[in-house]
Amino acid sequence: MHSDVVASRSAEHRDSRESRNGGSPPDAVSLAIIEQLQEDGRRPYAAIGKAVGLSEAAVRQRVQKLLDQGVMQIVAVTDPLTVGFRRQAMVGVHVEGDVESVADALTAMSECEYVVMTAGSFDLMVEIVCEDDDHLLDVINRRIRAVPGVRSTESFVYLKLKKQTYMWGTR
Amino acid sequence: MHSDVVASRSAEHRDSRESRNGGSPPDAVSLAIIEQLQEDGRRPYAAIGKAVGLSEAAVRQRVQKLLDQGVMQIVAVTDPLTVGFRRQAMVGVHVEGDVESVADALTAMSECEYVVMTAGSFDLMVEIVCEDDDHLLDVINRRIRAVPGVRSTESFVYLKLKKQTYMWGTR
DNA sequence: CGCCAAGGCTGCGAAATCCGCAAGCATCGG
DNA sequence: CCGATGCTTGCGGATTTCGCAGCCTTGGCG
Repeated sequence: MHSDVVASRSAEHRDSRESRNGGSPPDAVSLAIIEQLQEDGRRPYAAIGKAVGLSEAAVRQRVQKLLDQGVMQIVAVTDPLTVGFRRQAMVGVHVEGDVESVADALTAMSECEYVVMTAGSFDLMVEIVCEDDDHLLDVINRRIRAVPGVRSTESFVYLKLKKQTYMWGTR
Repeated sequence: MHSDVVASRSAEHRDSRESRNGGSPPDAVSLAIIEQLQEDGRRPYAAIGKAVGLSEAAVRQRVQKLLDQGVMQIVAVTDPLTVGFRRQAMVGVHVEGDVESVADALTAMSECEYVVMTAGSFDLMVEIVCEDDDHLLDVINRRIRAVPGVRSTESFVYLKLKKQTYMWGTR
Protein backbone atom coordinates (compact mmCIF):
# COMPACT_ATOMS: atom_id res chain seq x y z
CA MET A 1 0.00 0.00 0.00
CA HIS A 2 2.37 2.54 -0.67
CA SER A 3 5.20 3.22 -2.85
CA ASP A 4 7.41 5.58 -4.63
CA VAL A 5 10.02 6.25 -7.15
CA VAL A 6 13.50 6.51 -8.37
CA ALA A 7 16.28 7.71 -10.20
CA SER A 8 15.82 9.01 -13.60
CA ARG A 9 12.17 9.40 -13.58
CA SER A 10 11.57 9.88 -9.96
CA ALA A 11 8.82 12.03 -8.68
CA GLU A 12 9.20 12.13 -5.00
CA HIS A 13 6.08 14.02 -4.38
CA ARG A 14 3.62 15.54 -6.64
CA ASP A 15 2.54 19.10 -6.44
CA SER A 16 0.40 21.15 -8.69
CA ARG A 17 2.83 21.38 -11.51
CA GLU A 18 2.89 17.66 -12.02
CA SER A 19 -0.65 16.73 -11.24
CA ARG A 20 -2.06 19.62 -13.17
CA ASN A 21 -3.46 18.16 -16.27
CA GLY A 22 -0.31 18.81 -18.18
CA GLY A 23 -2.24 17.43 -21.08
CA SER A 24 -5.28 15.48 -21.96
CA PRO A 25 -5.99 12.34 -20.00
CA PRO A 26 -4.47 9.10 -21.33
CA ASP A 27 -6.41 7.31 -24.04
CA ALA A 28 -8.14 4.00 -23.59
CA VAL A 29 -5.09 1.94 -24.47
CA SER A 30 -2.84 3.71 -22.00
CA LEU A 31 -5.52 3.30 -19.37
CA ALA A 32 -5.51 -0.40 -20.09
CA ILE A 33 -1.76 -0.48 -19.70
CA ILE A 34 -2.01 1.33 -16.37
CA GLU A 35 -4.59 -1.16 -15.31
CA GLN A 36 -2.22 -4.01 -16.07
CA LEU A 37 0.54 -2.41 -14.07
CA GLN A 38 -1.79 -1.74 -11.19
CA GLU A 39 -2.23 -5.47 -10.93
CA ASP A 40 1.47 -6.18 -11.12
CA GLY A 41 4.04 -3.46 -11.47
CA ARG A 42 6.61 -5.89 -12.83
CA ARG A 43 4.52 -7.47 -15.50
CA PRO A 44 6.58 -7.84 -18.70
CA TYR A 45 5.88 -5.50 -21.60
CA ALA A 46 5.15 -8.40 -23.90
CA ALA A 47 2.45 -9.72 -21.60
CA ILE A 48 0.92 -6.29 -21.32
CA GLY A 49 1.05 -5.91 -25.07
CA LYS A 50 -0.80 -9.16 -25.52
CA ALA A 51 -3.45 -8.01 -23.08
CA VAL A 52 -4.03 -4.61 -24.61
CA GLY A 53 -3.35 -5.47 -28.23
CA LEU A 54 -0.07 -3.70 -28.84
CA SER A 55 3.45 -4.75 -29.62
CA GLU A 56 6.02 -5.05 -26.91
CA ALA A 57 7.93 -2.03 -28.16
CA ALA A 58 4.83 0.12 -28.29
CA VAL A 59 3.96 -0.75 -24.73
CA ARG A 60 7.46 0.08 -23.68
CA GLN A 61 7.29 3.51 -25.26
CA ARG A 62 3.95 4.31 -23.74
CA VAL A 63 4.97 3.20 -20.30
CA GLN A 64 8.10 5.28 -20.54
CA LYS A 65 6.08 8.29 -21.53
CA LEU A 66 3.57 7.82 -18.77
CA LEU A 67 6.44 7.61 -16.34
CA ASP A 68 8.20 10.66 -17.76
CA GLN A 69 5.02 12.70 -17.76
CA GLY A 70 4.43 11.78 -14.14
CA VAL A 71 1.06 10.29 -14.92
CA MET A 72 2.01 7.16 -13.04
CA GLN A 73 4.81 5.71 -10.97
CA ILE A 74 5.77 2.09 -10.49
CA VAL A 75 6.75 1.51 -6.93
CA ALA A 76 6.69 -0.79 -3.95
CA VAL A 77 4.00 -0.03 -1.42
CA THR A 78 3.86 -1.43 2.09
CA ASP A 79 1.59 -1.40 5.05
CA PRO A 80 3.28 0.96 7.54
CA LEU A 81 2.27 -1.26 10.42
CA THR A 82 4.23 -4.16 9.06
CA VAL A 83 7.38 -2.13 8.72
CA GLY A 84 7.60 -0.79 12.22
CA PHE A 85 5.41 2.28 12.32
CA ARG A 86 2.98 2.06 15.17
CA ARG A 87 0.96 5.23 14.97
CA GLN A 88 -0.84 6.84 12.12
CA ALA A 89 -3.36 9.64 12.15
CA MET A 90 -5.40 11.87 9.92
CA VAL A 91 -5.26 15.46 11.01
CA GLY A 92 -7.75 18.12 10.02
CA VAL A 93 -6.33 21.63 10.03
CA HIS A 94 -8.04 24.99 10.38
CA VAL A 95 -6.05 27.74 8.73
CA GLU A 96 -6.12 31.49 8.95
CA GLY A 97 -4.57 33.38 6.08
CA ASP A 98 -3.01 31.67 3.10
CA VAL A 99 -3.86 28.00 3.04
CA GLU A 100 -1.35 27.10 0.39
CA SER A 101 1.65 28.34 2.32
CA VAL A 102 0.61 26.20 5.27
CA ALA A 103 0.16 23.27 2.96
CA ASP A 104 3.66 23.78 1.64
CA ALA A 105 5.09 23.83 5.13
CA LEU A 106 3.38 20.57 6.00
CA THR A 107 4.44 19.04 2.73
CA ALA A 108 8.01 19.61 3.74
CA MET A 109 7.65 17.40 6.82
CA SER A 110 8.71 13.84 6.20
CA GLU A 111 6.10 12.49 8.61
CA CYS A 112 3.33 13.89 6.43
CA GLU A 113 2.59 11.27 3.81
CA TYR A 114 -0.44 12.94 2.36
CA VAL A 115 -1.46 16.58 2.23
CA VAL A 116 -4.62 17.83 0.57
CA MET A 117 -6.45 21.14 0.49
CA THR A 118 -10.16 20.70 1.06
CA ALA A 119 -13.48 22.47 1.10
CA GLY A 120 -15.49 21.90 4.26
CA SER A 121 -14.93 22.49 7.91
CA PHE A 122 -11.22 21.79 7.54
CA ASP A 123 -8.95 23.66 5.19
CA LEU A 124 -6.39 20.89 5.07
CA MET A 125 -6.33 17.18 5.69
CA VAL A 126 -2.99 15.61 6.46
CA GLU A 127 -2.06 11.99 6.99
CA ILE A 128 0.88 11.39 9.24
CA VAL A 129 2.92 8.28 9.93
CA CYS A 130 4.90 7.99 13.14
CA GLU A 131 6.92 5.46 15.00
CA ASP A 132 5.19 5.75 18.35
CA ASP A 133 2.96 7.92 20.50
CA ASP A 134 5.73 10.27 21.52
CA HIS A 135 6.62 10.86 17.94
CA LEU A 136 2.99 11.44 17.02
CA LEU A 137 2.52 13.87 19.86
CA ASP A 138 5.59 15.78 18.86
CA VAL A 139 4.52 16.10 15.26
CA ILE A 140 0.97 17.18 15.96
CA ASN A 141 1.41 19.27 19.05
CA ARG A 142 4.70 20.86 18.41
CA ARG A 143 5.55 20.87 14.73
CA ILE A 144 2.22 21.23 12.96
CA ARG A 145 0.74 23.69 15.40
CA ALA A 146 3.90 25.75 15.18
CA VAL A 147 3.36 26.44 11.52
CA PRO A 148 2.31 30.06 11.01
CA GLY A 149 -1.30 30.26 9.92
CA VAL A 150 -2.42 27.08 11.68
CA ARG A 151 -5.30 28.10 13.92
CA SER A 152 -6.23 24.70 15.27
CA THR A 153 -6.15 20.99 14.48
CA GLU A 154 -8.20 17.91 15.12
CA SER A 155 -6.68 14.45 15.12
CA PHE A 156 -8.07 11.08 14.18
CA VAL A 157 -5.75 8.33 15.29
CA TYR A 158 -5.90 5.21 13.16
CA LEU A 159 -7.22 2.15 14.86
CA LYS A 160 -7.36 -0.14 11.89
CA LEU A 161 -6.75 0.20 8.20
CA LYS A 162 -9.53 -1.57 6.40
CA LYS A 163 -8.90 -0.86 2.79
CA GLN A 164 -6.34 0.75 0.58
CA THR A 165 -6.34 0.21 -3.16
CA TYR A 166 -4.56 1.54 -6.19
CA MET A 167 -7.08 0.80 -8.83
CA TRP A 168 -7.77 4.20 -10.24
CA GLY A 169 -8.91 4.19 -13.78
CA THR A 170 -9.90 0.60 -13.50
CA ARG A 171 -13.61 0.97 -13.09
CA MET B 1 0.63 -17.26 -19.72
CA HIS B 2 -1.10 -14.69 -17.80
CA SER B 3 -4.28 -16.44 -17.13
CA ASP B 4 -2.89 -16.68 -13.67
CA VAL B 5 -4.02 -13.20 -12.93
CA VAL B 6 -5.69 -14.30 -9.84
CA ALA B 7 -3.00 -16.14 -8.41
CA SER B 8 -0.21 -15.68 -6.18
CA ARG B 9 0.53 -12.26 -5.15
CA SER B 10 -2.39 -10.14 -5.90
CA ALA B 11 -3.64 -8.36 -2.86
CA GLU B 12 -6.31 -6.03 -3.98
CA HIS B 13 -7.10 -4.80 -0.59
CA ARG B 14 -5.82 -5.69 2.76
CA ASP B 15 -7.86 -6.37 5.78
CA SER B 16 -6.85 -7.31 9.25
CA ARG B 17 -5.70 -10.76 8.44
CA GLU B 18 -3.04 -9.57 6.08
CA SER B 19 -1.89 -6.41 7.74
CA ARG B 20 -1.84 -7.93 11.16
CA ASN B 21 1.75 -8.39 12.00
CA GLY B 22 1.78 -11.87 10.60
CA GLY B 23 5.31 -11.92 11.89
CA SER B 24 8.09 -9.72 13.04
CA PRO B 25 8.87 -6.65 10.99
CA PRO B 26 11.40 -7.09 8.18
CA ASP B 27 15.06 -6.85 9.13
CA ALA B 28 17.33 -4.04 8.06
CA VAL B 29 18.34 -5.69 4.82
CA SER B 30 14.78 -6.29 3.70
CA LEU B 31 13.96 -2.73 4.61
CA ALA B 32 16.80 -1.63 2.38
CA ILE B 33 15.41 -3.75 -0.43
CA ILE B 34 11.98 -2.21 0.02
CA GLU B 35 13.58 1.18 -0.07
CA GLN B 36 15.17 0.38 -3.39
CA LEU B 37 11.89 -0.76 -4.82
CA GLN B 38 10.16 2.31 -3.47
CA GLU B 39 12.46 4.30 -5.67
CA ASP B 40 11.84 2.14 -8.71
CA GLY B 41 9.55 -0.82 -8.67
CA ARG B 42 11.23 -2.30 -11.73
CA ARG B 43 14.81 -2.06 -10.61
CA PRO B 44 16.72 -5.26 -11.49
CA TYR B 45 17.59 -7.65 -8.69
CA ALA B 46 21.28 -7.42 -9.43
CA ALA B 47 21.25 -3.66 -8.99
CA ILE B 48 19.36 -3.98 -5.74
CA GLY B 49 21.81 -6.60 -4.54
CA LYS B 50 24.71 -4.31 -5.24
CA ALA B 51 23.02 -1.54 -3.29
CA VAL B 52 22.16 -3.59 -0.23
CA GLY B 53 25.12 -5.95 -0.24
CA LEU B 54 23.46 -9.20 -1.23
CA SER B 55 23.66 -11.52 -4.19
CA GLU B 56 21.14 -11.35 -6.97
CA ALA B 57 19.65 -14.69 -5.96
CA ALA B 58 19.26 -13.67 -2.36
CA VAL B 59 17.47 -10.49 -3.32
CA ARG B 60 15.19 -12.47 -5.56
CA GLN B 61 14.26 -14.80 -2.75
CA ARG B 62 13.63 -12.00 -0.31
CA VAL B 63 11.53 -9.98 -2.69
CA GLN B 64 9.44 -13.02 -3.48
CA LYS B 65 8.91 -13.67 0.19
CA LEU B 66 7.97 -10.07 0.92
CA LEU B 67 5.47 -10.25 -1.91
CA ASP B 68 4.04 -13.58 -0.80
CA GLN B 69 3.73 -12.45 2.78
CA GLY B 70 1.90 -9.36 1.68
CA VAL B 71 4.42 -7.09 3.33
CA MET B 72 4.70 -5.13 0.12
CA GLN B 73 3.24 -4.92 -3.34
CA ILE B 74 4.79 -3.57 -6.50
CA VAL B 75 2.21 -1.58 -8.39
CA ALA B 76 1.57 1.42 -10.56
CA VAL B 77 0.08 4.40 -8.79
CA THR B 78 -1.47 7.35 -10.53
CA ASP B 79 -2.90 10.72 -9.75
CA PRO B 80 -6.66 10.27 -10.16
CA LEU B 81 -7.01 13.74 -11.64
CA THR B 82 -4.77 12.87 -14.54
CA VAL B 83 -6.77 9.81 -15.43
CA GLY B 84 -10.15 11.37 -15.69
CA PHE B 85 -11.54 11.50 -12.18
CA ARG B 86 -12.68 14.97 -11.34
CA ARG B 87 -13.98 14.74 -7.81
CA GLN B 88 -12.40 13.33 -4.73
CA ALA B 89 -13.42 13.72 -1.13
CA MET B 90 -12.59 12.57 2.36
CA VAL B 91 -15.68 11.63 4.30
CA GLY B 92 -15.88 11.40 8.06
CA VAL B 93 -18.52 8.97 9.28
CA HIS B 94 -20.35 8.82 12.62
CA VAL B 95 -21.51 5.30 13.40
CA GLU B 96 -23.99 3.86 15.81
CA GLY B 97 -23.60 0.22 16.66
CA ASP B 98 -20.86 -1.96 15.21
CA VAL B 99 -18.27 0.14 13.47
CA GLU B 100 -16.56 -2.76 11.77
CA SER B 101 -19.62 -3.93 9.92
CA VAL B 102 -20.09 -0.45 8.52
CA ALA B 103 -16.44 -0.37 7.54
CA ASP B 104 -16.89 -3.64 5.71
CA ALA B 105 -19.86 -2.31 3.81
CA LEU B 106 -17.91 0.75 2.71
CA THR B 107 -14.92 -1.35 1.81
CA ALA B 108 -17.10 -3.20 -0.64
CA MET B 109 -17.80 -0.02 -2.61
CA SER B 110 -15.45 0.47 -5.53
CA GLU B 111 -15.53 4.25 -5.16
CA CYS B 112 -14.00 3.96 -1.70
CA GLU B 113 -10.26 3.89 -2.16
CA TYR B 114 -9.35 4.13 1.47
CA VAL B 115 -11.24 3.09 4.58
CA VAL B 116 -9.86 3.45 8.08
CA MET B 117 -11.32 3.10 11.55
CA THR B 118 -10.32 5.98 13.77
CA ALA B 119 -10.45 7.32 17.30
CA GLY B 120 -11.76 10.87 17.55
CA SER B 121 -14.92 12.62 16.58
CA PHE B 122 -15.34 10.36 13.57
CA ASP B 123 -15.52 6.60 13.76
CA LEU B 124 -14.47 6.12 10.16
CA MET B 125 -12.62 8.12 7.56
CA VAL B 126 -13.21 7.21 3.94
CA GLU B 127 -11.59 8.54 0.81
CA ILE B 128 -13.78 8.57 -2.26
CA VAL B 129 -12.85 8.92 -5.92
CA CYS B 130 -15.58 9.88 -8.37
CA GLU B 131 -15.95 10.93 -11.95
CA ASP B 132 -18.00 14.07 -11.40
CA ASP B 133 -20.24 15.89 -8.96
CA ASP B 134 -23.28 13.79 -9.69
CA HIS B 135 -21.37 10.67 -9.01
CA LEU B 136 -19.97 12.07 -5.79
CA LEU B 137 -23.38 13.14 -4.63
CA ASP B 138 -24.80 9.75 -5.35
CA VAL B 139 -22.10 7.95 -3.43
CA ILE B 140 -22.22 10.15 -0.38
CA ASN B 141 -25.86 10.99 -0.15
CA ARG B 142 -27.39 7.79 -1.31
CA ARG B 143 -25.02 4.90 -0.95
CA ILE B 144 -22.99 5.69 2.13
CA ARG B 145 -25.83 7.11 4.17
CA ALA B 146 -27.92 4.11 3.29
CA VAL B 147 -25.56 1.77 5.08
CA PRO B 148 -27.15 0.52 8.31
CA GLY B 149 -25.37 2.00 11.29
CA VAL B 150 -24.31 5.21 9.59
CA ARG B 151 -25.65 8.01 11.74
CA SER B 152 -24.21 10.96 9.84
CA THR B 153 -21.36 12.01 7.60
CA GLU B 154 -19.26 15.06 6.91
CA SER B 155 -17.55 15.60 3.59
CA PHE B 156 -14.34 17.34 2.65
CA VAL B 157 -14.12 17.79 -1.07
CA TYR B 158 -10.59 17.86 -2.45
CA LEU B 159 -9.48 21.14 -3.93
CA LYS B 160 -5.88 20.27 -4.52
CA LEU B 161 -3.63 17.35 -3.78
CA LYS B 162 -0.36 18.71 -2.49
CA LYS B 163 1.60 15.65 -1.53
CA GLN B 164 1.42 11.92 -1.83
CA THR B 165 4.45 9.80 -1.08
CA TYR B 166 5.27 6.18 -0.61
CA MET B 167 8.37 6.32 1.48
CA TRP B 168 7.52 4.35 4.55
CA GLY B 169 10.40 2.65 6.17
CA THR B 170 12.78 4.99 4.48
CA ARG B 171 13.34 7.52 7.15
C1' DC C 1 -2.67 18.19 -54.76
C1' DG C 2 1.97 16.98 -53.43
C1' DC C 3 5.66 17.11 -50.02
C1' DC C 4 7.55 16.76 -45.66
C1' DA C 5 8.00 16.28 -40.72
C1' DA C 6 6.34 14.16 -36.54
C1' DG C 7 4.47 10.63 -33.94
C1' DG C 8 3.22 6.03 -33.13
C1' DC C 9 3.76 1.15 -34.29
C1' DT C 10 6.11 -3.08 -35.81
C1' DG C 11 9.92 -6.28 -36.33
C1' DC C 12 14.36 -7.47 -35.36
C1' DG C 13 18.78 -8.86 -33.38
C1' DA C 14 21.90 -8.16 -29.25
C1' DA C 15 22.50 -7.55 -24.55
C1' DA C 16 20.80 -7.98 -20.01
C1' DT C 17 17.82 -9.99 -16.78
C1' DC C 18 15.15 -13.49 -14.72
C1' DC C 19 14.65 -17.98 -12.85
C1' DG C 20 15.38 -22.58 -11.28
C1' DC C 21 18.75 -25.55 -9.55
C1' DA C 22 22.73 -27.59 -7.35
C1' DA C 23 26.71 -27.57 -4.23
C1' DG C 24 29.11 -25.60 -0.43
C1' DC C 25 29.11 -22.89 3.95
C1' DA C 26 27.98 -20.82 8.21
C1' DT C 27 24.72 -20.21 11.94
C1' DC C 28 21.30 -21.46 15.19
C1' DG C 29 18.76 -24.55 18.16
C1' DG C 30 17.38 -28.99 19.83
C1' DC D 1 25.76 -34.24 16.08
C1' DC D 2 21.93 -33.30 13.30
C1' DG D 3 18.50 -30.66 10.75
C1' DA D 4 16.70 -26.39 9.30
C1' DT D 5 17.59 -21.97 7.50
C1' DG D 6 19.60 -18.54 4.72
C1' DC D 7 23.32 -16.88 1.84
C1' DT D 8 26.71 -17.39 -1.95
C1' DT D 9 28.53 -18.89 -6.20
C1' DG D 10 27.96 -20.72 -10.55
C1' DC D 11 25.44 -22.12 -14.49
C1' DG D 12 22.51 -22.52 -18.52
C1' DG D 13 18.28 -21.64 -20.78
C1' DA D 14 14.18 -18.94 -21.24
C1' DT D 15 12.51 -14.45 -21.13
C1' DT D 16 12.74 -9.67 -21.18
C1' DT D 17 14.65 -5.37 -22.15
C1' DC D 18 16.51 -2.10 -25.31
C1' DG D 19 18.01 0.36 -29.36
C1' DC D 20 17.31 0.89 -34.11
C1' DA D 21 15.73 0.66 -38.67
C1' DG D 22 11.58 0.77 -41.41
C1' DC D 23 6.58 1.78 -42.32
C1' DC D 24 2.37 4.14 -42.06
C1' DT D 25 -0.80 7.69 -40.84
C1' DT D 26 -1.76 12.41 -39.73
C1' DG D 27 -1.35 17.21 -40.05
C1' DG D 28 0.72 21.45 -41.66
C1' DC D 29 1.80 24.09 -45.69
C1' DG D 30 3.03 25.95 -50.22
